[in-house]
Amino acid sequence: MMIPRHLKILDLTRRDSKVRVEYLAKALNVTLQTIRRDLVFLAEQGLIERVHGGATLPSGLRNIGYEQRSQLNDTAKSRIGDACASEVKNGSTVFLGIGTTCESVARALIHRTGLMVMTNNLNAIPILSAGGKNTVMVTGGRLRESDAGLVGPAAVTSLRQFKFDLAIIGCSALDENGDLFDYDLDEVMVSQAVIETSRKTVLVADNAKFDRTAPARIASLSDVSLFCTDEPPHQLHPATVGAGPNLLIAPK
Amino acid sequence: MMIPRHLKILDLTRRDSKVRVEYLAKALNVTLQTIRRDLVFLAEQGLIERVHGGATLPSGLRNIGYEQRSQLNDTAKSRIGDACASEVKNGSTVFLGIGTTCESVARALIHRTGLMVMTNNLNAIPILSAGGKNTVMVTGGRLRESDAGLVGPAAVTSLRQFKFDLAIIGCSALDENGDLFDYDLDEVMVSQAVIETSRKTVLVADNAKFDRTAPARIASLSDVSLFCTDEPPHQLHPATVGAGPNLLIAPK
DNA sequence: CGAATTATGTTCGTTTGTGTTCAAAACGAA
DNA sequence: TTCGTTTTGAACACAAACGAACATAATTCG
Repeated sequence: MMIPRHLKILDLTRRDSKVRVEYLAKALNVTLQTIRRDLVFLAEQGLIERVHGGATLPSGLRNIGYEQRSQLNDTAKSRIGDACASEVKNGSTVFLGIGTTCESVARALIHRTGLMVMTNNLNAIPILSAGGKNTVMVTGGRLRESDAGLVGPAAVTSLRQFKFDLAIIGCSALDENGDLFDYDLDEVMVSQAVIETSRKTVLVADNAKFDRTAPARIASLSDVSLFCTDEPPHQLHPATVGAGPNLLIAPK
Repeated sequence: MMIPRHLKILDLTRRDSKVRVEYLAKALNVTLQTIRRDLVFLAEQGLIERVHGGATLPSGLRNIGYEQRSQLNDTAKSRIGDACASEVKNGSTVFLGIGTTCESVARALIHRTGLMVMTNNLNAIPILSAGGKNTVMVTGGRLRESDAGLVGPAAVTSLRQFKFDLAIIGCSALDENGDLFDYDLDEVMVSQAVIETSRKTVLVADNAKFDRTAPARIASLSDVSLFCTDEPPHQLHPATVGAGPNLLIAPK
């Protein structure tokens, strides 16, 4: 049975990521044993994870819909989000992919109206629906808990039913030859299908992606129409940049 | 039947966010038992939420993943959830539909393993993924914000790619002839497709549904394999029950 | 008016929430 | 490892809250 104190415990846990039994007992003015019983209950519901001495946030999906402070403070990503959102025309049909950068774009679209946005990013859904003025579509697919993404063949099938005016996708890594990579083949197949079925594709990636590597190749920079990032990509071969897409550096 | 005292209770609750039975009894000069009856009534209308010792304002907008709150108090629904979950065999492929009763079933499945669960109920996703031991699939579809359901033709298309061992669906109303109804044609089409594409269908509905009506017909009780509810459905014509599905009354 | 229905009060056994104690388990440092 | 400390969960106890059943008062309606 959920009681108000449980909600307070959840709030405190979410605020601090980790709480101690003793702290909660004092804060809520009950005994240690009562807090323990509460934590057992909340852990059974999967709302927290029990650790010796207290509790932590559960790993993975459960933060869906929860505005994570980390990303809100990430000025690079929110700048990219704003810049990319300016490419989205009113009334258009847009696809939004997986990753925190795509979620920043979603945040920048909150006050727009008349958009039809399809996404396979469950984290983006509450953001997109916040304004209540856009139609939100969701792809099908297998849930990948690590990032609340929908991937796999079912995702590909469902998005092939559409043709997007604009697709906004991210990637895990970007090498100096202008190739885009991800960790998961299932996600790569989704991204490839999206590129195929969209009139225009925007890649959003902050410069941290320049240093990384990942195993599965999605596509080449030249397959996308616009590359939206926060810093000029010095790491890329100049020739690659020249032959590639238009470049949009998010203003500070 | 709403009476003036109910309005006063609502006012006091809204003023203080939380009220105690004892306080209300004194303030309104009636006995504790009367206040309890009032609170039961108001909670049934969704105007307040019952808590031990009193009542609170209903929790506001349901955040995906944070929704748990409201249903946990509803013992009827969690009993139905437990009973229905006992019908789910290990290793089977299950579909889970829209509605708070279906979410109760999800909650009862948390500790199961090896299931493949597909759902068009976004609220059910964080619950289903809590254990981390099951595969969660999501249908595509248009997001209906009122209940975080995915509906429409895209939802139908994506679930037709599967065949389920067991489908668990709810309904908004159930009339005395044993017909199931919903408010939204888009959702009805999904439910119909689910029934078609499942080896076995379980309808979950608490007895509050017996009194209601809704415009769009989903199917007849005889189209489902099992009807799982909390009280014997006296309102139904006995003949209907006899010809219909097996009945599972959730034990108290 | 009287009968039937509804609302409220009263009683009482049951359930629930919390506190307290204590032995076992987990942890951390030597 | 071993020792000492902290944390834990089970068991028990108690008070508050609950709901069912019945009784009584108020009201509706024929």
